[in-house]
Parts: sequence; structure tokens; C-alpha cells
Amino acid sequence: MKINPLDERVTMDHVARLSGYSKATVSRVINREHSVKPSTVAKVEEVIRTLGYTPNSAASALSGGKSRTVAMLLPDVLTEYYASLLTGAEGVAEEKNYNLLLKTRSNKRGLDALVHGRKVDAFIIRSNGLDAVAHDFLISLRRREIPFLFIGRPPAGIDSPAVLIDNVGGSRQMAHHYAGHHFKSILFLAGLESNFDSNDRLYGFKMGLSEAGYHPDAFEVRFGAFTRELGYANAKTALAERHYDAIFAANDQIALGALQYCREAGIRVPQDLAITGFDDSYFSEFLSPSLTTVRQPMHDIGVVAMETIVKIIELGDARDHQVILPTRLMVRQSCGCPIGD
Amino acid sequence: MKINPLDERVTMDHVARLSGYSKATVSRVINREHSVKPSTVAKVEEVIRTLGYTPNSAASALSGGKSRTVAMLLPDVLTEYYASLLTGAEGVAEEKNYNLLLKTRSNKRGLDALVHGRKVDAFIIRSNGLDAVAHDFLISLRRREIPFLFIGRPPAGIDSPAVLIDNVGGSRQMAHHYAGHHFKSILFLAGLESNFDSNDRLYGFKMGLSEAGYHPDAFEVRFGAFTRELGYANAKTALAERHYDAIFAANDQIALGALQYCREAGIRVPQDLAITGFDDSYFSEFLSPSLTTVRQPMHDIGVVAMETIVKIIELGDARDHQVILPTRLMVRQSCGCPIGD
DNA sequence: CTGAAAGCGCTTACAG
DNA sequence: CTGAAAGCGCTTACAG
Repeated sequence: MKINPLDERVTMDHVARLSGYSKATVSRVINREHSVKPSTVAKVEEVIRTLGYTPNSAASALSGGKSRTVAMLLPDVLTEYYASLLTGAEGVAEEKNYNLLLKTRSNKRGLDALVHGRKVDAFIIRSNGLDAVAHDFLISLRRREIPFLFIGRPPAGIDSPAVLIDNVGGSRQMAHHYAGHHFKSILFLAGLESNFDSNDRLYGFKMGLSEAGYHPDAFEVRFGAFTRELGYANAKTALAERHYDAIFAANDQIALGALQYCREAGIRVPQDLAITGFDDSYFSEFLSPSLTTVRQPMHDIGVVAMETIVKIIELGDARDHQVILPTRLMVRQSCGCPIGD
Repeated sequence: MKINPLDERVTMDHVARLSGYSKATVSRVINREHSVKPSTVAKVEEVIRTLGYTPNSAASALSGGKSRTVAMLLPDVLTEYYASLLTGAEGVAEEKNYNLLLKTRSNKRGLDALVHGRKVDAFIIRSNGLDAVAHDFLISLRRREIPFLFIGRPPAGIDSPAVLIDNVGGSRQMAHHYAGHHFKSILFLAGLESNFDSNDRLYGFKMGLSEAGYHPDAFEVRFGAFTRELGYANAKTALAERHYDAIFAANDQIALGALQYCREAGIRVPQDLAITGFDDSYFSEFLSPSLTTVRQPMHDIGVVAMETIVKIIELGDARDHQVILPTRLMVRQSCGCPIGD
């Protein structure tokens, strides 16, 4: 009755011997091929359990199987947004028995090695527009039939599954909310000019304002980046030039910076100036005033991304997978609404 | 002159053929064995470069070599501290051509699979005391001679390399600073009673107060957890019972919660009550008042952890590696010091 | 200092 | 529905 002996690794061969089937059949059971007789599956799985067998993924990968790991490419992991993506994805990976390889500074050579070494089955890619993943790397993935999925819009010319959020819809809602407040002069503090998210938010906001009957002159834009520092600096410069009733920041960090400037400058929010954001970062509701913002489901984006890529790995490519997750206006106090916590 | 042909994978065999040496020698060159003649190394490396060869790590792992990947076990990745560790470690990994596998909810079975599948060469482990990694898992790593390293104190009974910070020294400095302010009644808001960091900070603080001639009665402790919520709640309860001159929070989140309570309750900081923290989180200097706190080098801890584990992997075990990184008092405004930004 | 050969633990046509 | 056998691309004694 020596079950799961301490030191020897149990291999597929042990399972085969003890179950009375061949390694080929055991392999088929493990990979859930449909050709195996149900009673066989049952017996083999029983033996696997009693032996505590776990497949050697190096061997599996080497012989053409899957590595059960996916690489996630992220600009960084210190901002709430990226950390949330990672958390969501990692949770699903764990649940589905996948491993998650993290890369933040994706160097082409290292990525090639991952592919060649069969270390990963697929890639989840989130870029911030600046650190764009090399176009030809994506092409090479395509050629080798290694699936990848983008969080956010894929680069021009690359047709890829993607998980997106409704940037346009969210900002449009914000615009209509602004109309309800009868703001007359409005400033949009954007991110980088090259940032897709920022641009989509700008687009949706403009659309909403126009729907609500605003004249283009009521509205100005200032580009910057998704950081508190740029929010502070741009708010300062803009407010020195003229008066605004409201600032819509393309993300909460920018809003935070603007808020900070106002506090220092003695500008009361929302009495003198309304400020709203986008993201619904964890700190938004703890600011004073609490921040009116558009919530995007950061964590769920990671979840859906991982679920989708696993589906693609296991069920084959599906180049048209494009999921768009909803966004939602969170009305709090910084827009001037009299809402308590 | 067909160099690095697009589609075929170049293997060690190609390198061997083109260089005129055997696979064995090529392998030795790649693994930097010292027995190889320098001129041979040069030739082989040249061929590797022109062919753009990258080793197949699945094959390497399977045949007993290294996988060049280390797994990092973390409670989560959403708090600044853990995200910083991860960032530091990932940077070094990238630089040294290692891969980083991330696990946040370490399930024993999944970890065993990593080990058995030869997917990782080593583990970096940071636990928060609650999610403690199974003792027998560590034992099994030891038996299989798979290196691991702890960030923070290893569990009782486990002798392991570790990267620590000077919790005691930092809190002791804080105590002496408190003495300079002549605070008479002091509250320490601790983390979980089981948390090593919290306990070490408490210990160092007590030591410092005692050195400064404080009577034990001047000082009280309240346990909680490293969260804003607990900071808020504990500050509220404690301050309802009696007056304190100062609160030393075991981390910045707790301090933040206390600060929030004070703001709501109309208690002026630092005029009515001083509040200080530990960590020097990125938000600390942007609070108002800016937070006096003890800085710990979060990012560097990750860096040193990865550097150390790589050294251990490549040079062999060194069970005594225990690095202690310094902490440093950051004096700002929340303690009552008249320091500008 | 270098090579021939066995072997790591799987997967996958190919047969039956 | 199942098995025998080749092969994936490395590493490592063993010889020389």
C-alpha cells in the first residue's frame, strides 16, 4: 500500500502500468480527448488520483503539447489599473490550472525565447501606446499560430481578439450629466495624444456634448498624460488663462492632480469648479469631495481576458473575439451633486 | 547566405553542425562551463549569434537543466508594497534573462505541479502570516534541493535565506523622534497580532521609548490589520476612550485611516494629535498634512530578493543568506515638525 | 578539452 | 477505442 511514495517522481509510465493501459491512453485521458472509452477514463483518473500524479509540463511542451502557461505583457504593475488586470487574470489562471508569466519590459529577444522555448501557449498584451510591442513580433506569433489577445485596442494593422471597454459610452454619459448641471465652459484634460483610451473618451464626450446642444466653443482640450503630475500642471496653466465651470479628466489620476491644485490655489470644488474623472480608482470615493467618475471594470477586464485566451488555446483560434465591457457613471460630490456617501 | 530563416526553428543541432562541434560542446558553451577552450567558445557563440539561436527551455528543463524561471509567491498584487516587490524582482529577472511566474493564491497542488514539471528553478516567497505556505511544501523543496528565499521572516522552524528590513531600527528612530516632541500619551496602532513586521515595529518602538526614559504607562497598543479601515476604526474607538498626543501606526494604510477619522471628527493633525506611519507609501507625502513615516525600500527588497535567488541558483545553495535592508525616518508635517515640502 | 549516446517524460501519427 | 514506437531538443555521465 505504498501510495505516493515520498521521493520518487511519479510519471505517466507509473500511471500506465498501474492502470493497465498504455502511456498513449493515459496521455489522451489527461488531454481530454474524446476518443477514450468512459470506463477507461474513470480508471485512469482514479489511478492518477491515488498516485497524486501531476504531468511534467516540460516534457509535454517539448513533445508538442501545451505548457499551460500564458504570458501577460504589461507596461507596469504599480498603477491600480494594471495591477487590477493582473489580479483578475491571475485568479482565473489559478482556477483553470494555468500559470501566469509576467513581463513588464518586453524585450523582443526575451519574448522570442519564450516562444521558441515553448514556455507559453499564448500572450495577453496590454500596451500603453508608448512601449508598443514590436509589430513583427506579433506577425511571428501569427505565423506560428500562437494565440494572443489585446486588452485595449490592438495596434493598427493587427487583427486580434481584444477585450475593450466602452470608453465612448461612459464619456457620453458624463457629457449628458454635465448638461444637466448647465456647465457653460468645459475643459477636457486628456492623456497622451497617442493614447487610444484618452482619444475614445474625448470622442464620446464631444459627441455627448453635441447631442446635448453644446456649441464647440464651450469646450476645450488640453493634452498631457495619465498622471497626477500632468493633471496638476495642466489644471494650473489652464485655469490661469481663463475661467472654467468644470473639468472632465480623462482618468482619475489627472482628476486627482487637478483637485490637488485647486486645494492649494483655494479654488473650491465643486462650488467654484466641478471636477470629474474616469476609472473609479479605489481612492475616488475617499477624496473630499468624493469624485464623480466613470467606472470601468478593471478587475473583470483581466478575468475576461484570461478566460478568453484559455478558450482560444483550448478550442482553437477565433480571431474575431472582441469583447466590450460596459462602463458606468458614478455620481458623487465633485460634480456638484448633493449626494452623501 | 540564408541567415536565420524565417520559419524553421533553429536548434542546438544547427549550431553544432555549422560550428563544427558537437551538441555536447554547444551545450557546455551555453551553460558557461569552464572546461571549454576559449577559442571554441568564441566560435560557437559567433554561430549562435548569426543563427539567432535561442535554447528551447522545455528541452533543457526536461533533461535536467535549468528552466531559467523563478516563481514569486505573493499574497496579492494590489497593494503598493507587494506591487513594488514584484516590480523590483521583475526588473532584475528581465535583466538577467530569467522569467517570472506569479502566484497569488498559492494552492499546494499547483505548486507541486510547478516543481514536478520543472517549470521553475526556485521560489521567492512573501507571505502575510495568514496565507502561510504549507510547511511540508517547504520541506519538499528542501528535499528536492530547490532553492527558496523569503521576503520577511521565514516561518518558525524553517531555516532559509531571507531579505529583511530593519523594522526594529526604524521604529526605534521614530520613538526617539517622539521623545523630541515630548509626547506624553502615545498609541501604537498595530497590525495583526500574528504579523512579524508589525511585531518587530512594536518591539523597536517600545525599546526606543524606554531608552528615552518613557514610563510604560505612557504607551498603549491596539491590534488590527494593515488596512485603512482598521486604522479608521481603531483610531475612532481609542480616541473615544481617552486623549492621546500621538499615534504611531504600524503602516501607512493604518495612518491614513486614522487621518481620515480625524478629519471627519474635526481633530486637527498635528495640532491636536500627531500621527505617523511606516512604509513611506507613494501617497504619504501628498497627504495633508504630509505624513511623517519610516521609509522601507520596497522596490529594492524585490531587487535584492531576485538577485540573491539567482546567485543561489547559479552558484549553489547558501542557506545563510540573510540580507537586512535599512529603513529611514522621513520627517514631514504630521508629527508636528514645521517642515515645508 | 571534446564527442557519441542514452535518457528526460511526454505527444502523436500510424496501425489495428 | 487502444498500443508500440519514434521523436521533441536538450544535458550529462562516460570515454578518450
